[in-house]
Amino acid sequence: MVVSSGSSVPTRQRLVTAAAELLRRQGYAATGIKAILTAAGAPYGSLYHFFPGGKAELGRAVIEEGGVAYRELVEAFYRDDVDSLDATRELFEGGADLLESTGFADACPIATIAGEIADTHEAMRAAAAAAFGSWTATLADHLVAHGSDPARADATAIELFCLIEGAFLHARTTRSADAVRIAGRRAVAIVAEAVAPVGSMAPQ
Amino acid sequence: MVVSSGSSVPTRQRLVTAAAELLRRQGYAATGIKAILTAAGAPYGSLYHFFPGGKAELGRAVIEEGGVAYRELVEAFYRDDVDSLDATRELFEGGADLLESTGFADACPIATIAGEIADTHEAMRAAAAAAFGSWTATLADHLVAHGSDPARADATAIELFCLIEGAFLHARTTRSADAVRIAGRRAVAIVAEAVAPVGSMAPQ
DNA sequence: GTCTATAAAACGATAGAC
DNA sequence: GTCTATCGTTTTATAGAC
Repeated sequence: MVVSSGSSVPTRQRLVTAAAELLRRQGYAATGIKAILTAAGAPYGSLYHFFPGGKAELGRAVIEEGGVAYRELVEAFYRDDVDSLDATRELFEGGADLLESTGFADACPIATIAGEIADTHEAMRAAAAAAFGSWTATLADHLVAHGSDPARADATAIELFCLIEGAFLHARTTRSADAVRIAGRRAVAIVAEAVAPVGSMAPQ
Repeated sequence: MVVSSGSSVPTRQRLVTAAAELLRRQGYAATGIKAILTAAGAPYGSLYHFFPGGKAELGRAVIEEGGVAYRELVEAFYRDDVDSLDATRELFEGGADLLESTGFADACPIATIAGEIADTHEAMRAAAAAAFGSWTATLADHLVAHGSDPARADATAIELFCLIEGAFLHARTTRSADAVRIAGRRAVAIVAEAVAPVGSMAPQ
């Protein structure tokens, strides 16, 4: 697939966009540079002009850009004027819908890469860890602003991360979004517990 | 690393064991056949004798064997004479300990592979889906035997799957088992809710 | 900044002797 | 069932013209 070749999109951005799409589906090792260049409509030499570090540097840029995009997505769902439970419900339902509408290809932009390179590519691993941390911190900030105890907000954000990432893996593997919807219902209950006035529900 | 070369372990088994260890750490595409053969102490031709389908057939055997091993692990934790809450606590704590003691390398035996090949290798994807299904079915059976409503047991098993797989990804990426322990506490609460007598806790 | 040609190595897979 | 030599392809990366 060609990404905006011939348009006014800068070459560097076309490379990152094309790489992101291929990497999230096939993983890092299985995606060849030539496939990325073809998809981006860029010549071979341009890659090493913008990314002297080669494939690993491009992979890191993909992780960083995906990290920012998903943090902004979390911010868009958990706006200050939106109810935390509604935001949670819509986040998971949106993920389930996206999976189904893309043939179970598009889920988390960096999870597939992160799992693959966690033990072998330190720079990319660190970039993925920073991305994950920005998502959970953004969510935790929202929960605190909506009445959650800070420590509990941190744990709640981690729990929602685990639920949605685990559900994404289950859904892509089984080709069914059921797990995302089940996880979503649980996530709503967890958020309800976190933002409820202290003592209104039994602690675990 | 050489896996039992020279011992009485059959060549086919040495190939699967060596491949499993490499694949769970590096992923499918990043692991070369030569590396597997070296680790197994097996010659090049033996692979195609036992696995005429080549790398993909070996990968599928790794997924199937890992699936059986983890199902047996779930059965070992959730024995009939063990309290469901204790089993859940120990399952997650065991996972956290294993991650820390292996330098955050060993977690789920097939998650890394599954995420990588879900959209590109149908036979391996189906094998991974079957493995996941056997784990959640085993857990759900235990919960029903301990008083859970069957439909709720199915959902609870999926929720625990999502929590632990998401936590494994978070832990391997951040090099901290915190998420596994946070997910574990939540899992205990979820199981407590599932096996509690109906009406004893507020429904979500 | 763009593009091509090519290097050097690694890849999966096969053939065929033993 | 074991082992090696090798095929053909693909890989990442570089050199150098434009």
